[in-house]
Amino acid sequence: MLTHRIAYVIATRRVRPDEICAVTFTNKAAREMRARVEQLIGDSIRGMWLGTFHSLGARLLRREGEAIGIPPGYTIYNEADRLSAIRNAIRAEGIDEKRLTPSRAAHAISAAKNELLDARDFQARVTPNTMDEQIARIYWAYERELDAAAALDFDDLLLRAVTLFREADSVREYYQDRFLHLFVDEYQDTNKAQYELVKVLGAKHRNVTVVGDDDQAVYGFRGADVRNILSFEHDFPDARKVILEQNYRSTQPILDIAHAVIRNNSQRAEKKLWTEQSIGEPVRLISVYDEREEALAVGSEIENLIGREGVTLAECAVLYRTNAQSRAFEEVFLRRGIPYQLVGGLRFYDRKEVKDVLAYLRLCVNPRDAVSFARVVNTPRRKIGDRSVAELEKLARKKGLAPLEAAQRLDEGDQALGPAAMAALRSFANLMERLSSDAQRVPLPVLLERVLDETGYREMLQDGTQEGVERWANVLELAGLAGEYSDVPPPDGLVQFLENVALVSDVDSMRDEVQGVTLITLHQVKGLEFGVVFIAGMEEGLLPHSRALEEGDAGIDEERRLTYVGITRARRRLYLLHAFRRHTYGTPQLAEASRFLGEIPGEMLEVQLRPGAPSLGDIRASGTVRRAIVGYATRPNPVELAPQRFSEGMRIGHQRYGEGTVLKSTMTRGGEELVIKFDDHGVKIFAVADATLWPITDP
DNA sequence: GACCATTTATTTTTT
DNA sequence: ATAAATGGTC
Repeated sequence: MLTHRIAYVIATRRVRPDEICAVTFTNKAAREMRARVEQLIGDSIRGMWLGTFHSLGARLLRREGEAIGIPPGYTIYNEADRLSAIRNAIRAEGIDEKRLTPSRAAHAISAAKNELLDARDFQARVTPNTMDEQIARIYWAYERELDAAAALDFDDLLLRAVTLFREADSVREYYQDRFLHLFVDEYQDTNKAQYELVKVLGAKHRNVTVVGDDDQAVYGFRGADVRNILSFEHDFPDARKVILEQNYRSTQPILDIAHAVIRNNSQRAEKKLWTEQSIGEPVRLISVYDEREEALAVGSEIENLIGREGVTLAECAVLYRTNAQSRAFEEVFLRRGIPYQLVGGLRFYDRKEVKDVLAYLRLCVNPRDAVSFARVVNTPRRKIGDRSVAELEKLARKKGLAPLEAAQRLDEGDQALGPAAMAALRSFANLMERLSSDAQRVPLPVLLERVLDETGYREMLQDGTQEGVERWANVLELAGLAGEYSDVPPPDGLVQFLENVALVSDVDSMRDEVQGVTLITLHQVKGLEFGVVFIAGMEEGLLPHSRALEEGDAGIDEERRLTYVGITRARRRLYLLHAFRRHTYGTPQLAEASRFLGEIPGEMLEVQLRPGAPSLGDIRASGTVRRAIVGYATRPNPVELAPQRFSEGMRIGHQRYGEGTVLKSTMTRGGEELVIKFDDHGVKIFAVADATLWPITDP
């Protein structure tokens, strides 16, 4: 949609690509848009600003940041770096880390930044004697940490871009003049900072096109606000609004299910999608025993589809609410030999060895980067222990220097450090100085090679162990990625590489050509589509997630939109799954079917019973889906179940936990399951078949 | 300062 | 279940 409009303005209105700025939700979407526009107009669109809000912000600040005191070599702190800087800030303020965890402070600060509140604004709004007061102190201290390290976090890439436009008139006017046309995709998920950027950039020429769907707003937790759609109509009153209800992706049965769910949301612009593909496979509901069986069911269904209908692996995707759910699928798919592609989860860039090497590279560009310094100062071991590092950091703080700078300028007066520690630090500082100057002169791959050799990192990894081999392989993979920057002259190649690394998302690194089932979260799947979609874990507490349930109706509505996003990813076939039992934190829990399943009229779903699957009686017993299966009550083959031996309120004994009371008894395909409250050991769940339990008859 | 055993938090979702 | 953080010992 946006793609065609961009191609249109270039082709017919003779707008040059460098007069256009287009914002997509992921870098992957940007890549695809670039390719499609170039194909449509048959020409390169070099010079066009195209990327995510964050990558465009980074680019802008790299170029123009000096106007507001941001050095061009600034480092982008990722999630982990930010946490570590916040931890330092909390310690510096003498606040108890147990009472106010770094992640909680990080969340509050991030929320503030997305609302365009800097430390001063935040402090001004704090109510005295609340947790916010401490957060305000941490916010200040954290900003000092970032400033000292010449670093920006993700939110700063937006916030500081807004600040830049506010404070540097000439910069603002240049970009306002330059961009004749502005395009924004997935507009419903913009936050205040992003909205402000759109508003400022579009203020002059007022050619702003945004595309969004209020039913697909699923990023409220990171400050996105659907009301930006309304603000847009307010700030650009001359805007023309086009509502699209025709859908070119899914079949009618799938769209009907989507509508059946989303219509339960309040506060939405009513629209009903339709398609010319009125005929389609029915949507299936699969009930399984636990997450393992869920994965097995998906696996065998995929194998069936491949065998019977010639479906390819790459056409299939498994969607879930939390990353932890991918585990069961990975285990089963590995064993059954089903190739898959996991999006997210344990990221490549989160591996220890990759982070270490990147930290060295980051230090070469920005010697003030304190997080990177702490990471590698003693890796490999250089006899610089925690004590010495702490002393050095103290010293650096006193002198107003970054730790590495302080290490470079150690003198005789710095008595707190022993002679051995001092020598070790000096030698490390010299090493980094040599590498930094190399960074200015040699291409990135050569620099990386020198880093690995001269720091002793290669030697450390190649220790002959299997683990060492795997880690080294990851380093080589990183080197391969760095190789793509060999033609960019130093030090720009290094800077671009690091920026890219900081801003790639998990979706960005998806490979379309990989033949495998895609495992992906419901959030990440936005904007993608697949022929066959499985939505796993449709259970209360998971989808909707228990944390969202705590937030009340607004939380549930967002979970419903998430479900809607999942459903509408499917082109031809859709499967909804729920389990009776699921492990959370390693402990088994009984699960109830999601309320969203109950919102779907029974005749729209085909209940698929697999051999050994729980009977209809079980599905009914779970309550919520009762409506969903009405039309299929006469289906054959209910499984014979053993009689229930325990009932609610019964007293029982257990050899390890003593006596307790039965809170709930459920029959599942695996037999009878009990929720028991023990007198001395809290609530536990047992399968009657596995545990030694006996009824107690009260005297 | 290294190494082990024990405890603790972690799971919402992400650029 | 599992990884990270903590604490104690050598």
